[in-house]
Amino acid sequence: MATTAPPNPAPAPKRARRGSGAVTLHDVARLAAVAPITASRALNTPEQVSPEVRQRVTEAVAALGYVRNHQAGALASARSRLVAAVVPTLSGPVFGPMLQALTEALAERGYQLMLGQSGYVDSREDALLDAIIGRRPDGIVLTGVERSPEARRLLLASGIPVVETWDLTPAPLDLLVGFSHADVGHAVAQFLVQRGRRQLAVVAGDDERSRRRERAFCQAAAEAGLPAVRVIRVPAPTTLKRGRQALCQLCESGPAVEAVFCSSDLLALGVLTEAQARGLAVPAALAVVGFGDQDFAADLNPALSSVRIDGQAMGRQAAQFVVDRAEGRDIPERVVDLGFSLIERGST
Amino acid sequence: MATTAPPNPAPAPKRARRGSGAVTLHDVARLAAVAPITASRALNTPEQVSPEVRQRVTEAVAALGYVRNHQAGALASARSRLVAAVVPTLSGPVFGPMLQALTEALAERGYQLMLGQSGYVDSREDALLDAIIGRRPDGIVLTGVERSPEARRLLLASGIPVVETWDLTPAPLDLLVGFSHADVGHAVAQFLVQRGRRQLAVVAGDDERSRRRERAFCQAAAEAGLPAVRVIRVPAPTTLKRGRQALCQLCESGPAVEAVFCSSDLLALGVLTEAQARGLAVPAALAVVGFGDQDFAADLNPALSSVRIDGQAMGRQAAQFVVDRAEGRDIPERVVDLGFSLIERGST
DNA sequence: GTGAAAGCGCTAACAC
DNA sequence: GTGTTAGCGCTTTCAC
Repeated sequence: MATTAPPNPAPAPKRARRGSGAVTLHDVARLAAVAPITASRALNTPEQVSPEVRQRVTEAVAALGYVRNHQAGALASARSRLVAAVVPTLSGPVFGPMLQALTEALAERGYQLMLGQSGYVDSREDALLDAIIGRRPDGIVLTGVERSPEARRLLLASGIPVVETWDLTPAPLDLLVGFSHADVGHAVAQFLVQRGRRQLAVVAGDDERSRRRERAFCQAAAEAGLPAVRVIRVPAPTTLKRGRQALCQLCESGPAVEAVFCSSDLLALGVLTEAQARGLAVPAALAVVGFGDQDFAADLNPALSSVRIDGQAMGRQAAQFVVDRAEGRDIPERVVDLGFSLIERGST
Repeated sequence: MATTAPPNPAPAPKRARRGSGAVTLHDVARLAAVAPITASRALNTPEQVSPEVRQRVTEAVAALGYVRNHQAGALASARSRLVAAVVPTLSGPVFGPMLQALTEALAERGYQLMLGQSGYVDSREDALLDAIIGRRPDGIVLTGVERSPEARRLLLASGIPVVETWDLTPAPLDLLVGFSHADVGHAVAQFLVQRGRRQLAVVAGDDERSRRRERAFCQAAAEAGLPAVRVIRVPAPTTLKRGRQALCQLCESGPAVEAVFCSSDLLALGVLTEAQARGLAVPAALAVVGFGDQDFAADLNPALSSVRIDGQAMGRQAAQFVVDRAEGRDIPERVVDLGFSLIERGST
């Protein structure tokens, strides 16, 4: 067979092959002796395929060690089964529970999370959104409701379902799950007033949502006829140290402060720590309320009163929204107010 | 020209179109009056294209509001610019700083993070890995070095660069950045011995890495001729409450404990809190050492001694590894030991 | 520096 | 239930 040049050589490929050399669905189909599309159906919609074929395909997959290529599937079907989430930051405890629940709820339904961090700067969010939309996720989960005009334009033009979280607004981009920060501020102020505290203070992060809680808190205090609330703004991230420093500042000026509302439990722990270091009795002389109800709040000594936000429920609801949209289900209620609860403990 | 039926009508499409209707690179190319491949080059490798063409393409992109489709690009080029990371859990403070730095370092280089949570169960990791590999990321960042045989097989067969983190091993799958948990346990024990403590205890999470620190700690204590270390294992996640409970248990049995090494700062804060509640003087009667050096450790009262791990450096190094591999650069050192530092503060 | 052709690996649409 | 065909939107290869 090697004496002369073969008369009909296999036509030489005109160009080099490109493939990664990996096992493809075509290989599986060939081994199972079916058409590629049938192999595809056997994997994606097994009920559309006869049991024998299903079996043969399953065996071929195992024999070849085939792992599906979702990228190719996504391109062909225009469904990536990827969902993007954007949070300000991952260091810090705030968004962990939401992301955890979101990731899990998505994974259960066959979706994967893509994560981005916007920092607390608009321009970063815009660039990130561009990178994200370029990947054609089936949904985008965003933190907060404040967007640059450019971001709104990009999101709307993309046609991708968007879920805003951690806040409420009368004009959501699309879907929304959150709670009212103004109501939180109001509720905490009223609570402290009812407990007879008059010299109130706020230690707040400098992000928009903290400021909304702070403003509502001050307003409610004013409506109750209290002296002006003293406000200390601390830069992100809010830490124990900033809490200690804030209480120092409060102690050095004006009449003795009787209650502090902190925009995170870590800040509150700082206030508690500094109070202890100064021999200031909590709650007798000073009441402290945190925000977030981190798992450590309940077991501090004294236990910390805090505003509980159900981050996990927020994550699950966001996942539900996105998946419902991606799978074409009707969504009657596009806004979910998760509310909050003020948990009273030893620190008040 | 419009008097009769055109002799050569555009051939009617034989089937319905599928496209999403979105603007594609072809549209951009047409508007810029160049071939699609030229438009592609103008966006990806602008230096390969004349300034005029670059300009026309840029204008066309802006005019049409074009957003590139990375999925299609990934399929054609076999480079997704997606990197997967798998952590046990997102709730809890441990992996935040690493993920934050990883995400940022990747974003700077044009890569996007895909996130998965394995829980602390092997089978979940296997399923997750399958979902991840199906998305063809350019790299996979994993937590720890213990994998099921199935996971190893999948990863190796995929040919995707893998970075293991948060640990060391003589037999990494591929790339590795971490530190020695045994060395940590050893160092903390020695430190306490030198401070004259003899009745030692460990409060450890029940994950593999905590147990390795614990074992080395016990061994070092034994070598120093100390009485047996009392060990309390707590289930994940490690919380303040578990720390309080652990100290209660320790106080109820045996001789008075003189030093506790906790496998997280939150556990240590629990021990500190319970000690305070019981009137146990820290550090006079009881020394406490944490792990992780969360940002609150330094500002507690007393300040908490802890083992500092540079999670951000770990994230940056992992990003560097993955990107170097994805871009075909040579990697001379495939293992990076980041070490740790034992930070002495008021609690010891 | 620019372009034509040929896929990447998969699935929607339409037949049978 | 199964197969044929024709792409999804991009980039590789090769040619000028």
